[in-house]
Amino acid sequence: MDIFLKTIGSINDETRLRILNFINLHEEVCVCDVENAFGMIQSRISRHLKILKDGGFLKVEREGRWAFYSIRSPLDSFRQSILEEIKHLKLNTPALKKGCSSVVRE
Amino acid sequence: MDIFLKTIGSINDETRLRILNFINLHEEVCVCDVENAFGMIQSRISRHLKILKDGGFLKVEREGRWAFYSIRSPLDSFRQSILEEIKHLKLNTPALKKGCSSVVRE
DNA sequence: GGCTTATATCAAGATATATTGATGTGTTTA
DNA sequence: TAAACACATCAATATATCTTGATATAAGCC
Repeated sequence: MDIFLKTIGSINDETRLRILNFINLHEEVCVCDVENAFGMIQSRISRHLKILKDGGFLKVEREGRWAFYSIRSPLDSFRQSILEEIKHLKLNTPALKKGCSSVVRE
Repeated sequence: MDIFLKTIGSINDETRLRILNFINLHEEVCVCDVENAFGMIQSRISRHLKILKDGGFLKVEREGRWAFYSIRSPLDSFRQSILEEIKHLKLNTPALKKGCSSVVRE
């Protein structure tokens, strides 16, 4: 039940919905990608990413100085249905523009 | 999006999860049924029921001095999947005991 | 080693949400 | 008509969450 509430709580915020949708559309991004795309300060983005990770939606892979966030896979059907629902919302999702020196990985 | 957040916000509370599951199991209940079953004061129950209604999970039918709450029907597939998920949580859901003078309706 | 970059976390203040007790509205019963 | 009942809403307080700016850590560059 605590896990359920943590999952629900993690998507109970407009900024996190936008970030989650952004990552869902762009496969894999580092923190500064989100920072640049959304124009929000780093601590705010970092915190939201952590909440989405703890909510079971995201995974992180560290590489050098970067932390690459992506949709956790495999994703259970409940969280998948949430992602689908979010995809259909008219969210203001910014474009990806690489501002940091990280490179798109394979 | 506001509707989505209202829906998510409505289930982002342990008390409301328990109430929602309770109503899902008992078809139709009045406010004092919930009050009696959960041992919580009336204003608290009434407020949570309103939030669940505004979240799109419940409907109300007024009859005399009672307000009968039940799962809204038909329910869209997203909210259905949420109800299913909630059903499988180990929620402490109390038994129904009629304390008020309302009668079980057909 | 010292500087820059990328990220995480903390403390403080702002904002939102939950709980309680009191009050208001409408309905039934005596 | 007055009292009791069922329910909704409000004001005050308590609690949780979000945002910001500051600081911490760790990796790469000069």
